[in-house]
Order: sequence, then C-alpha cells, then structure tokens
Amino acid sequence: MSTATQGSGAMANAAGPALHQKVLDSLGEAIASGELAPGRRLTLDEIQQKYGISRTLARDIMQVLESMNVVYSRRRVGIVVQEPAHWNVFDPKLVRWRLASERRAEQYSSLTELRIAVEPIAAAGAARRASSAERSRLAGLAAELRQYGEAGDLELFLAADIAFHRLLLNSCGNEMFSALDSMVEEVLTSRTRQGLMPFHPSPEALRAHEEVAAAVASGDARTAETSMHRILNEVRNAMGLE
Amino acid sequence: MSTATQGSGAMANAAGPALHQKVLDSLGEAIASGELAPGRRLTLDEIQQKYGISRTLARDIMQVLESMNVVYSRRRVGIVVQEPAHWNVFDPKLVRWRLASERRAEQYSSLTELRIAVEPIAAAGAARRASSAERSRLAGLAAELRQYGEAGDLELFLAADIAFHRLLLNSCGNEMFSALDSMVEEVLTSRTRQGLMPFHPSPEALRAHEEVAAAVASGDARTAETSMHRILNEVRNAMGLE
DNA sequence: GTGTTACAAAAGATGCTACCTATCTGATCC
DNA sequence: GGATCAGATAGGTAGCATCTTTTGTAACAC
Repeated sequence: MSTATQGSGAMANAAGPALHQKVLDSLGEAIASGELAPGRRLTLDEIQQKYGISRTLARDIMQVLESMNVVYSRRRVGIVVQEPAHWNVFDPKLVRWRLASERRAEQYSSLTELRIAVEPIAAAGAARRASSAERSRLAGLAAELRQYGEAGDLELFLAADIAFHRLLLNSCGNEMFSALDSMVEEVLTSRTRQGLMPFHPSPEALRAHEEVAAAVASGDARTAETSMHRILNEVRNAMGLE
Repeated sequence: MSTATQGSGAMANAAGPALHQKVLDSLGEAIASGELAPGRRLTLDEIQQKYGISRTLARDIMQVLESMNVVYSRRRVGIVVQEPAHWNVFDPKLVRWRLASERRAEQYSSLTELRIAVEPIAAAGAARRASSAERSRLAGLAAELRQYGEAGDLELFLAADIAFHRLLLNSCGNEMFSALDSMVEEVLTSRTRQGLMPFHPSPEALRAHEEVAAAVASGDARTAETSMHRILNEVRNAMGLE
C-alpha cells in the first residue's frame, strides 16, 4: 500500500520546472491586489487543492510569503494575510506584484518619492567613489541622452536614461542604493511605455544630466547632488507631488 | 521497512517550534559574514547532515534564502551562494545578519547614508500628509528629547529619539519609507549602545528636532526637509562620510 | 440560572521519511 | 573534437506523526 499510489505524481509533473514560481506569483498578485485582503485566512489544504499542488510545494511557497512578512501562520489557525504595513515592500517580487495590480499608481508614487530621496545622494556618492571607467561611461551616456533626445528617438533615449541612472546607483559605493536599480528601471520604462507620466526630454533635463556627469567626473559631490536634484524636481512636478 | 524508522523523528522534535528560524539564521549569518563565500556550493544533503534536519526543512530554508537572492540553486549543481551584488539587502533578516557579522561597519555606513537620503524627504512628506494626532505627538517627542537630553539621561533620550524618527517615517505617507523604521531604530540603538558613534545630544541637534516638529505641525514641507537635513548633517560629519 | 474554570477534542501547522522525475555536468567513447 | 551516457542533485509527490492552539462542553461554584 505504501508504494501503490506513487505513480500519480508523475502526471502532474509535466508542467515544467517553474511551477513554484507560477503559484507564488499568482498568490502574491492576489494578495498585492487586495483580492486576498489582510486578515483573510487560508489553509495549506486550500492552497493545495486550488492549485493542484502537493503539500510540500504549498508549504515552500507559504514559507517564502511568510519570509516577506506578507502572511503569517499559526498552528490551529492557518495562514493569515498580514496588514500591508508589515510587508517587506522593498522585496522586488512584491514591487512587481504591486505594479501588476490595479493599485500600481500608489506603488509608482512611492517609488518616485524614493528616487527623489536617494538619487541625489547617490550622485554625490558617485562623485566621491566612482571608478574612472564609471565616470567616463557616465559622461558618454549623458552625451547619448542629448543625441537621442534631440533626435526624438524615445526608445533609444529610454535605454540610455535607464543605463545612466543604473550606472549611477551602481557606482555610488552603497550596495543598498545599488539594489534599487531594477526598481528605477521599472519606473522609467513604465512612464515611457504606459504613458502614465508623459515625458518629452526637456532641454533642462538634458543639461542637468550632463551636469551630473560632469560633476561626478570632476569629483564635485555637492554639484552632482544639486544637479541630480534638479532632474528629479521635474519628475516631482510632473507627478504633482509638490 | 517503510514505517519502521518513523519513531526517530519525534526525538529531534523536542527542540521547539523555532527550529526553522534557528537554522535559517545560522546559515544566513554564515553567508553574510563571508564564512560561506560567494560561489561556494552546498547541497541539501550537506545542510541536512550539518544541522541534523530533514530534507523538507532544508528545502524550506533554502527556498527562503533563494527568495532573498542570497543563493541560487540548479539541478545537478546544488545550491550556490550568490554575489553580494544580487542580494536583497533591504530584507530585514539580511540586515540583521550583516549587523551581526564582522562587517557590520559597512552595513552601518550604508544605512546611515540611506537615512541621510530618506529622512529629509520623509519629513517633507509628513509636513504634507501627517494626521493632526501625529503632528502633535511629534512635537511632544521633540520636547521630551530636550528634557532628557539636557538632563543627560541617555537611555530615555534614545527611546524618545527612536520614537521621533519612527513616527516621522510612519506618518509621511510613503509605505516604503515606513518599512525602514526598524532599520533606523537599529542604527540609533547601536550608536548609543556599542559606542560605535559616540553621541552627546548637541544644542543644535535638539533645536533641529524641534524645528522639524514645528515645521511638520505647521505644514511647512520645505523647512521640515532642511531642518531634518541639518540633523543628519551632524550624523554625516560624525561618521566622516563627507 | 448564570458565569467560570477544567478538561477533551479537533484543526491545522510543523516536522519527518521515502519515493520518483527532470535536468545538468562531466567523463567516456568514437 | 564532438556525441553519448551515467550519475548527481534539485524539484516535486505522498503520507504519517506530533505539537500547539482554539473551541466546545461539562462540571462546578455562586
């Protein structure tokens, strides 16, 4: 009897290796969107049956959600969706889920405010600590930005803009700032793609990027910071945060 | 034979419910400290035997570490420690592990730079969006700071300082800033306790806290931001970041 | 009759063993 | 040097035992 029913497992296995990922994303999005509201109770059995997965897998997935403080689990009670205030909102998975939900506007505005806070300090850090290769690459990207911006090629402009901001975050010598690079990319991409924040590169923005690059190149932290601040002030105004 | 060895499980079970946590922390600290260097390969079997745990538990724990981008796992290869550049350095668990390691100084300096970036913007946000209860409580905390600071009671001063900065982050209306509150608490606590950054509340700092509270109370975002900046400038100087 | 404590039962996570499968890697063979 | 094959190892499945917490109920006191 102990080995008679083993065969059934093989069938469900056909779904490929990313089963874990799929269920985790599905559950994560349901929570991020509010479909599974805070306080809502789940059980492992429920998850197992809903997604047709094994208990082990359901446990693994819940373990990950618990480690993100998105749910907590207690014996006899089950698995409970946490209040959003407890979530690890810096986890890239959670950011992704929130951006995929109806509430994406809130996530964008939080991320933008975070950029406003972090990027000027990152620019100052880069001016102090970037390698010479990074400094010159930054200047090259600023030149590209002008070129594509004036030519009106939004696609190439976006690519250069992403590269510029990523490089800055990665060369400022603070690994926490560096970890924000993919989120900044997400914001920049979406404001071009989804038109949530229409963007025509203004002469001021182009000039400010060049000033940041120049200040970083010459090691002038204060100017780098204020110039970056100028870039983000436009963003701030465009989003109506002020 | 299939059920003969079931009894052995019960014995190992006596260790309490937090077995998971214990092994996770142990492994996390080993990685954060560099004892398990990037590129180092592990296997589930290894983990199982080293900690005397079951495969299920070992898998759960690795799943969590993988979700933090601290390791990645591939079939036939095993579980590989990631480069620090990929880590989710905003995960509170990871911050805790890094603060527990020999490299805690790096973590403190990253966190301090993050504070310098975020808190002024948070102060501005609070001036715009805090509730009236929050505004008045902030003013009360500023008064407490002066009282305990002048009385020389470092312990009570620390408690009020933590409460002040936490409240500010929690009332600024940005849930990402809010999520940083426990990390700020950690930094404030340690600079008092471990004397890593000796701190005697200066008259300027006391005054700046009051100015932030007053600016938030009156809804003056710009003043709140610059006053908070002044608080952090002292921190910056004290840490020799400039 | 009402409230309070004590105990029993059940629900559900926590942990374990055992198995099979898919996939990658490295060695072997031509 | 390229194809083939064997083995190692995570990914996935099943089922069982245990421990904790809740809840329901019974007994008892007031």
